[in-house]
Order: sequence, then C-alpha cells, then structure tokens
Amino acid sequence: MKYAAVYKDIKRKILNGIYTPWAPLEGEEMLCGIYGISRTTVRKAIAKLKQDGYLHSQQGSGIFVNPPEFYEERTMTTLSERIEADVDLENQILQSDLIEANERLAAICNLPVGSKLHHYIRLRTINGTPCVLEETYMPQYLFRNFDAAKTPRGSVFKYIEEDCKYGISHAIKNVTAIKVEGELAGLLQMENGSATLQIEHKVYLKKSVLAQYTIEVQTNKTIRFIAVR
Amino acid sequence: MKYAAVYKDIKRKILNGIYTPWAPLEGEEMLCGIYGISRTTVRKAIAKLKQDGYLHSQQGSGIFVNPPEFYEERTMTTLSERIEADVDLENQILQSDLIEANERLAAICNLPVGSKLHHYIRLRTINGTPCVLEETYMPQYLFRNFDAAKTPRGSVFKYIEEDCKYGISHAIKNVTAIKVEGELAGLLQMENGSATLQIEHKVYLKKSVLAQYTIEVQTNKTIRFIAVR
DNA sequence: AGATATTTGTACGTATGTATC
DNA sequence: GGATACATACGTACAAATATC
Repeated sequence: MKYAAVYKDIKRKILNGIYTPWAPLEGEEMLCGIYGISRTTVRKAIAKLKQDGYLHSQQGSGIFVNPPEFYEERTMTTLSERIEADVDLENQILQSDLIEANERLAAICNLPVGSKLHHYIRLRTINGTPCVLEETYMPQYLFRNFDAAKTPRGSVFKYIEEDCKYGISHAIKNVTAIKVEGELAGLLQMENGSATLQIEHKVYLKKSVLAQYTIEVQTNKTIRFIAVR
Repeated sequence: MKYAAVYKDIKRKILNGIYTPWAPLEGEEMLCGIYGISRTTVRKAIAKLKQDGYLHSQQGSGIFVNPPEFYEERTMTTLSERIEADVDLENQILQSDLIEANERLAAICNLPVGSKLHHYIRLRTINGTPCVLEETYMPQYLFRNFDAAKTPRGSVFKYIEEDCKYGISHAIKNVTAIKVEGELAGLLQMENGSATLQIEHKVYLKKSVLAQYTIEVQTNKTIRFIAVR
C-alpha cells in the first residue's frame, strides 16, 4: 500500500519535528515527485493525515502542519489508550475469577443470565502512585484461554485484535462524575468524598457482540478532547 | 458538488429509516447508475459518510448502514451541540458585562492583561428544570456588536461561523469532575456536594486566536462517546 | 473443498473548477 | 489579471477479500 507508506513517512516527519507546526508542506505535485506516486495517491495519504489531525489544508493556499494538541488528544478517553508504551506503569491484580452473569451484566453483555464471564479487578500505578482502578468483564466463550495475570499492559484494542484475532467494530464510553468514598478512596489514595471521573467502556465486535466491559475510576479528574473543523 | 448531494441523499435515507441499521447499501456500481456519477465520486460520498459514522464497509462484502448510536454520539460534549433545535430550551441571562482580563483570562485568551472581554452567565432550562449553567468570555475586538441578550440558542459554532463569518479552526474541551456546592447547587437544583461534570470549552479561529471561552456545569452527570474502528 | 463471480480497495492518468497569492 | 495550489470529477485497470455455486 503506497499511500500507507507516504502517510507513515509524513507522520514521522511531523512527530520528529522535521515539519514544524503551522509550516506549509510541499505541494501535492512536489510530493508526487518525491515519493514517485500519482497525485491521487498523494491526496489519499494527505486525506488520512487530515482525518487524524496531523494536517489541514486550504484550497488555493497549501497544506499545513498542525500543532501537537490537534493529534495528541482526540477520542482517547481511557488511560490504557493514552499511555500505550509507558514502561513505568505497573499492574496489580486485586481479584480474578470466573463468575456467572447477573441480570445487569447479562443485559450489558447481550447474554443469558448465568453465562460465564471472566472477571478481574486491577489497580494500575505509575511510580507507586495509583492512577486507575479498573474492573473488567469478558465473556468466557470468546476468550477460552484467558489469563488475568497475562492481561494486556497497553491498549485493550491491540490485545483483542492482534492476540485474539477478533475484528473490533466499535467502542462506547460513558464518562460519569462520581464521588470516591470508603475503600475506593483508600485504594486510589484520594481524599474521601472527592469528585473524579468514572469511565465505562464497552468494546464490541461485529454487530452487537460485546467483547469487553470495563469500569475504570481515574485519579485524574480531567480528560481532554479536541474537535477539528 | 455532486458528491455532497449524494452524501446528503444517503444521509437522509438513513435518518428517515429508508435504510435500516446493519442493512447493506446498494453496491458502488449500482449507486453510480442511480445517481448518474462516476465510481470515484460515489466513493468520495461513501468515504465521508463512513467518516461521520453513518456507514461502514468491508472489502469483498459490501457497504452497511450503522445504527444511530454510531452517528449520534461522537464528539458532542457540550449541551448546546447536542440539542441543536430543541425548542423547549430556555435561556436566562443572570449577568452580562464587559470586563478587563485578569492574569488567568489573559493567558487563556492569548491577550494582554486588561484586554476587554464580553462576559455573561447564562442558566439554561428545559421545561423549567435547570440543565446547564454556563459562563462565557469572548474578546471584544472580535465581536464589536455583541449583545448577550441575542446570544445563540443553539450551537456556538453556528453563531461564530454563520453570523460572524469567522472560520473556526478547532475547539478544545476539558471535561472535569467537580462537586457542586453552595449557590451553584441552588441554581442547578442539585444536592449540595454531589458530583457532576464541568466542561471547559475553548473555540479557536485560525492559528491560536481564541474566539470564545466557556465553562459550563451540567446537571447531567454523564456524557457518552463512541469510537468506531 | 475449490473454482468463480462479486464487491470493495488501491493506483494511475487527465481535465476542469475554484480559492488564494 | 495571471500564476499557483488544492478540490472535484471522470475513466480505467488490477488487487484483495468475501460470497456463492
């Protein structure tokens, strides 16, 4: 895929600072020459880079590099998505078992009551400081060889797609303001009764098959989004 | 623009239920015939519909209609964006004045300390029930004829783009969990000390010119997002 | 199970329109 | 007004994934 290679190369140049924010890119015709491809293919790469927030363009004027905030903060709500390769992140499994779905879980998972679900509670810390407490449910019939101890350190999407070879259709996230109290406050080392964000995270395979349901409570009280016109 | 017309027509058919969720669309070749356009142009319309969450496609299989949650809940964080044409929404201006930027506001607005800013506080209610309290700042030099009483009922973007003819570059939103207390709790008719969401909303014109800064507190404790692969 | 047809994805080339400089 | 640069649109060919027989 030629356009993918061009996408990757231009993205690299932006991330490495070879192209600086607001600076104009070479024109389309010039890029054709540089990469030895047709204008259609150049435009396809540019379109994807615009979609992902790396570039914007203006007819008659040129193609311009976006500053980092345009591509760094998009729909990355959960911590796992944001860190990706953060090596200092530590996982501590507080609980891990196989449960039977009650009414509420069965409804969420689109499964009959009593269906078997993997279940685990995990505390994630950075340099010893708690940042997220998450509780996850995954249908057993989809993940036969599941082992909570080998739970993914980074993105959930990668685990499901690359390790399990499932195709993800979409994910729905509900962000709610809650008060942390009692045991929860202790685990997260937060002041009892303080407000923070709870993120409910449902990952779906094709149609409405739920692959994972996670509720995570962050110590971080704010998340950021950017909407580009 | 032919592709825009096709985009609009297919979108209409989805919203009106002529195409139902998960149903396959006519093939690309067929669509060429229906609209009397080339495959390139059909694909461009489809690409935009996919980008906006109305469709998805699979190579070798077909193009499929997404269910409503795919396009209804995307990056619409603020209430104004979500309601659009809700006629029952009422605005009550609690305060309206012209102020001089202090250090904090000057930094946010990228303006010198003491710059004049329009400022107003607005309570929005639906059927008498409070739903949002918002405080807004807008640089006077960009909006000379501003009148808080004629403040936009719907989307802020529409007001700035259509009424003021400014081109919006991007918007950054910070979603924070807070506790509502004292006067704020009273205005929003919420229990004192309960947790809810505060959304900070910065709208930028080209480069880093800030056009509007809004802080809104919702009575609604949850917002929803969807991420499509 | 395997060959074939169908359908979307990638890529090239060309021409013209339109906004900006 | 002219030159430049991105946007739209048409047509063609082949590749890759999927569906079907």
